[in-house]
Amino acid sequence: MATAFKTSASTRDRMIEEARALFAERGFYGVSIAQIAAELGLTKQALLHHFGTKERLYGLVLEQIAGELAGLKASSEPGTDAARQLQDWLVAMISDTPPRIERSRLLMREILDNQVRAERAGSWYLKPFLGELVTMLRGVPGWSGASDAQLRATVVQLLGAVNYHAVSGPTFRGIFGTEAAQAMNDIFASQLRHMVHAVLAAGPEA
Amino acid sequence: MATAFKTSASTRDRMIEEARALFAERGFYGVSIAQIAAELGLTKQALLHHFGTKERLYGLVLEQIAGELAGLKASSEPGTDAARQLQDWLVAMISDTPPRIERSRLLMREILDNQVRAERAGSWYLKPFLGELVTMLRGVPGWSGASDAQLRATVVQLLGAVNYHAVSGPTFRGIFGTEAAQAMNDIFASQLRHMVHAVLAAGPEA
DNA sequence: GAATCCCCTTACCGGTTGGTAGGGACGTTG
DNA sequence: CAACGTCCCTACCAACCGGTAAGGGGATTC
Repeated sequence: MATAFKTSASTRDRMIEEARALFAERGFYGVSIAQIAAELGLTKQALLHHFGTKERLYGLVLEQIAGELAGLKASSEPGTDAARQLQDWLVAMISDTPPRIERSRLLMREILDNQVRAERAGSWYLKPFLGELVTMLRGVPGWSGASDAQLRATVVQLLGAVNYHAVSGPTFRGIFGTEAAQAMNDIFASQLRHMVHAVLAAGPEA
Repeated sequence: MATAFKTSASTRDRMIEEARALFAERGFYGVSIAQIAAELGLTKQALLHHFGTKERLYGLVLEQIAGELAGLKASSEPGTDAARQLQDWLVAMISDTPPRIERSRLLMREILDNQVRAERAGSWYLKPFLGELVTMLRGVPGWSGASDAQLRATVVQLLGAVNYHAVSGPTFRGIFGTEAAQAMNDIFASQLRHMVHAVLAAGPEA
């Protein structure tokens, strides 16, 4: 039939998409499955039919995000040097598109919350990602001699610089106004690239 | 009486203290007033007696934190140059003591959540703080010519680098183990100082 | 055309939420 | 000793939470 192309995202996919947006906005405890379903014109039992529990739905959103993070690395051209690759990777994490902002916000929330419900072990989704960042940083000229602790601390600081922006966006818009926030938004990526370069070029502490 | 010195923090103060710890750990929606009260061996009605609503209690915690942030600036010696003052201020935000970690975590949560319940306007607590950081950055040699957007973007990036650590601490402990997390903790402050120096010395993007 | 499966519904469950009503123990003040 | 304010309690409320049970409509399969 004619639906072969349009394929109009399955209900299940739309549920995950909506859940991702709402979890990012209000957090796991701040959203009820009934609200997610209502946003799609359905009842919460439709959600439970597909995912069984709220936790499982949340886990699938997290899985999707972990997959995206892994995919980001491949987007960097293989010929470039380690410093440039790392720079590209970090900058690729941000951007204005809603799914990416949601990703940063959800990641921040997961990091904040997962100690509470650590049994779900959502944090392990991040482990390979962090490991690769550390490995890549070690390959940057001047950083090969740094300790693991130094490399990890630096990676954390860089991730913070990258993700804080997406998280604080709405607050800054409220404080400085829409147009000022937009101006900051426009130059954020290039300023971030500049900053990462400065940090990498300086090397670890002596 | 003999209680003049000990003064054993009033119930009200202990409530705010406990609320601060729990809100930082689990977020506004993740904690019930009954849980806060139970932690002190009281019932939730004791809390409601003192604060009326959960929101008001949360607001008082936020107020306390805003006061601390304002006080941090004064701790820097007045004789030093702008770059050093900014460095000192940012480094002063972190540290291992529980109240400071709570502060970073709570601030991050507030930034994440306040778009949802913006009417409470908790974000405005941050406005003077951010304004002062921007002003101070403009005073750093090489940065006087930067645009407002550049200054703000850089401040956001630096704040992210500072606060992400406190937020991600427990998750990293889970991933890398206690001793590795401790090692990272031990060098974090000096590595952060080094990083801030590198960013300030590089100046804004041309 | 009967059976089956998929998707989603209404109805309901026990438990928890923030908040209200009212009272009792205690110290202070007249 | 009576009145009062402070502080905290038990009892209760409607609303909402995540999840279970059971069934109906519609397409597919035999």
